[in-house]
Amino acid sequence: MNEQAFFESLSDETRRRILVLILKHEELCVCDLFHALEAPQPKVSRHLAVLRDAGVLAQRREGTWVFYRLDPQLPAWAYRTLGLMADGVGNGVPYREDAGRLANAAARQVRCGT
Amino acid sequence: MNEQAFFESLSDETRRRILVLILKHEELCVCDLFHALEAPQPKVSRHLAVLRDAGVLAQRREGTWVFYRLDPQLPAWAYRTLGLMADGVGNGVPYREDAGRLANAAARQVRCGT
DNA sequence: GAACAATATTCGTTATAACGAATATTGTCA
DNA sequence: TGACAATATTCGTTATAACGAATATTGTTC
Repeated sequence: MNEQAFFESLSDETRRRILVLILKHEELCVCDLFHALEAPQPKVSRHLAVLRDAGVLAQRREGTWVFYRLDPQLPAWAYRTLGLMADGVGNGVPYREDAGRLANAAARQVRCGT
Repeated sequence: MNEQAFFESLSDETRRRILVLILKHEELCVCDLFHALEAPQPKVSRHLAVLRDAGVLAQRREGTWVFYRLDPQLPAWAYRTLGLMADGVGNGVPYREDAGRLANAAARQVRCGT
């Protein structure tokens, strides 16, 4: 993880929204994320690539699904920074709504194309 | 302080260098900073303006000098984020050198145009 | 008010980053 | 292999942000 790329990662709201959700849920697939954010899939995919290239997220394939989680090699100070960020912004707009939509989809056992 | 502006503040290395120095020294004037960073004065001044407009720094005039410090209204989570950032990056390049030049100038009781 | 010191701003340019739209890739299963 | 689902990438465009160079502003002192 490179310092510059790490802070650039945090400078975009879409990426912060993704990170807040992943911090709460350990691991999420692309479709979880773009439904929760109500954002176009390519947009989310591009931002996930930025986070991956920055060394913030790691990915894991499972069939056609790709799951993203925090990169386990993330330095402790960076990990704690993400936690503070999530605490600081997570109760505001649009983070709360994102969490709500994600929980809602999970409760309805809905995945991806539904 | 606005969330978006806060994270944008951290996405530029020059601004992180400024913040790391101010976190250690409470309050510094523009000339302390641009000498420590070995950067052009207008460049530092512009970045200070960004940090001020973001609500991260506050300024205080004293004659022709302007001192910058952390904005006392900074939320606790943002303040702690700055601390983590400083801990995380402060021992690397070029932050260490900045601190050295600043300490050196202080030891020689040098101010501004010297 | 003139000269000077410290800081701030403007201007023109250049680099980067985000976007929507379209398309490509990868994997599964019949 | 063909159809389909999930994800990724490319392309062209637009907006923003950083820069150096030059200049303006503000405050002090004589």
